[in-house]
Amino acid sequence: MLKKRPNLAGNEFFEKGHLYFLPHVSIDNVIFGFHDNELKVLLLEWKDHHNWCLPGGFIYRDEHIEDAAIRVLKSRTGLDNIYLKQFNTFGDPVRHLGMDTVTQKKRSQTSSWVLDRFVTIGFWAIVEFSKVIPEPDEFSESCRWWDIDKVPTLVLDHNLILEKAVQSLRLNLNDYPVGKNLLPPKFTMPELQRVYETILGKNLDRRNLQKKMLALNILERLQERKSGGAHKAPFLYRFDQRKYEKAMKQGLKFGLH
Amino acid sequence: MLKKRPNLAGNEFFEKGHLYFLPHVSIDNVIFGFHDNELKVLLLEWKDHHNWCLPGGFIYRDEHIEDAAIRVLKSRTGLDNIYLKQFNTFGDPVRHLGMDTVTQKKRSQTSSWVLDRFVTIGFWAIVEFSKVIPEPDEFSESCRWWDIDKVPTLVLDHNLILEKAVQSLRLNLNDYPVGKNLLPPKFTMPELQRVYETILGKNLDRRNLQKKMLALNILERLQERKSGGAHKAPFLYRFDQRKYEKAMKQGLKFGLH
DNA sequence: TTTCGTATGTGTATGGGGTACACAATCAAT
DNA sequence: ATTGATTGTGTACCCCATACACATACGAAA
Repeated sequence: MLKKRPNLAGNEFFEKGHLYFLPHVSIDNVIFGFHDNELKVLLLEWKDHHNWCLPGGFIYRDEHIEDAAIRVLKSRTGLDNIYLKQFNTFGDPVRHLGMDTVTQKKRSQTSSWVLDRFVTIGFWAIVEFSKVIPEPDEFSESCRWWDIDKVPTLVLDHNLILEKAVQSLRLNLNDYPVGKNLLPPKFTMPELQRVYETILGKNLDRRNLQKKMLALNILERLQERKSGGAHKAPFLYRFDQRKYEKAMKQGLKFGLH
Repeated sequence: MLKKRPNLAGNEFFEKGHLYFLPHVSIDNVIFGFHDNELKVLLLEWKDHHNWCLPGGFIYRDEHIEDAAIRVLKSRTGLDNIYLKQFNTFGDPVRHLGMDTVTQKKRSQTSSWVLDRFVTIGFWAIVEFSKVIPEPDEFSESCRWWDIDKVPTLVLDHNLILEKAVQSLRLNLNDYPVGKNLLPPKFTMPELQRVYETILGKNLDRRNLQKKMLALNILERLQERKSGGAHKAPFLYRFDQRKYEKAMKQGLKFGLH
């Protein structure tokens, strides 16, 4: 009897993968992080040192698609138990026309299952930058963060997927405290403001944002921040887990546009 | 050379369908309508006179998934050019465990591509009830509207899909004038109110809703309504196409909760 | 030590919109 | 003509979103 989830390497993957993975369906994850006052996204570099792509993967034949997305996320970042949201499925039959010439040529010469048409299910995740250990997969040269506004041209339709992920993230801003996932446990109000400003792509009023956040009653203020910045030291805050969970159950609203 | 999109009937569909359709991926449409002051959903009855399901279908190998959804919608309702929204993809590997015993038995005895695991992409549409001519497909006995709150147990995970569709519809209420698609061209304010109340599952204040709708400046009031009801005749309204398009470009907000 | 530049910490005033609410008018049925 | 149920309409209140200014703290440079 066949093993359900073997570790397939190299040619075996191309030749036998379809026996273990669902053909024609894939996962792509848009993994957001925040560092140095910039919103980042985790990208993989192909071994040709030329192409970049979103971290993605395939679905085992007995695996839930959400579990596949979690597995891909964990294998690239080391993290699980993360806020992961399915936001759109991409089904253009000519998605692969975005491929580079070499790959297209290979596609026409071979018959591996991975070169056939794929519908891909897009997920986005928001993770704490400092906890991530970027890990390339077997087919990648490297794995690293990119500033969201400096992302290069990606393979296939991955730039479109990224764009849609940002739109979806924006729509979800008001239902979910993204700062809780994107920032370290202790953070300052200016940092929290920068998170929202980057995601929304606009400037917000310091005083009003702080008023709104404190009114949610899920933050706890700590002592002063140490000598880091070159200016007045801002307070540190952290999410109060109990108040946070209580508020989430009642469905809190951030009311940011 | 193979024809790209032949009309496959009966056994041919089961035996050769995978040559023309993408295996493992399907479409399911949740089609909403409004009639007799009730929100309705269009369902299909299997030939066993026993099971009901959502109208769905498969994706041609060279077809965009959104086009497949439009095709399925048109073949069940006769309508195209309709507001259709992809809302979620369902990928539980044991989705089919919701199948009735007969089908499960058949599944284990045969090897048709349609009995393998499917990931299904869910769309919802809002259509004008009176324009729809419900049309069963080859495998169905009948096709008719059901009150949203009287829907029976459906096959597979279709009750879950329906539930998620309603949730998604609610979230989209504030970005889209659903009344425009669900109601006939001329409608009364109480009817419009009933649309929102049914979708949101709660009562709304007559005066405030009217105030909000008129403030959007996309409605035009006509003369009185004729002797239909047993009470004071309400005014008729219709959407002003020019004002409507102009407002939509600016992204109007309904602000209903 | 002093000065300067820059970012942080804080409160108020205003306006718009959401919400609650009551009474007069109309139509059909009796 | 009366009754019952539904529609048409305006006002008052309150909360929240927004705009806005000055004092304070820290590092850097003189």
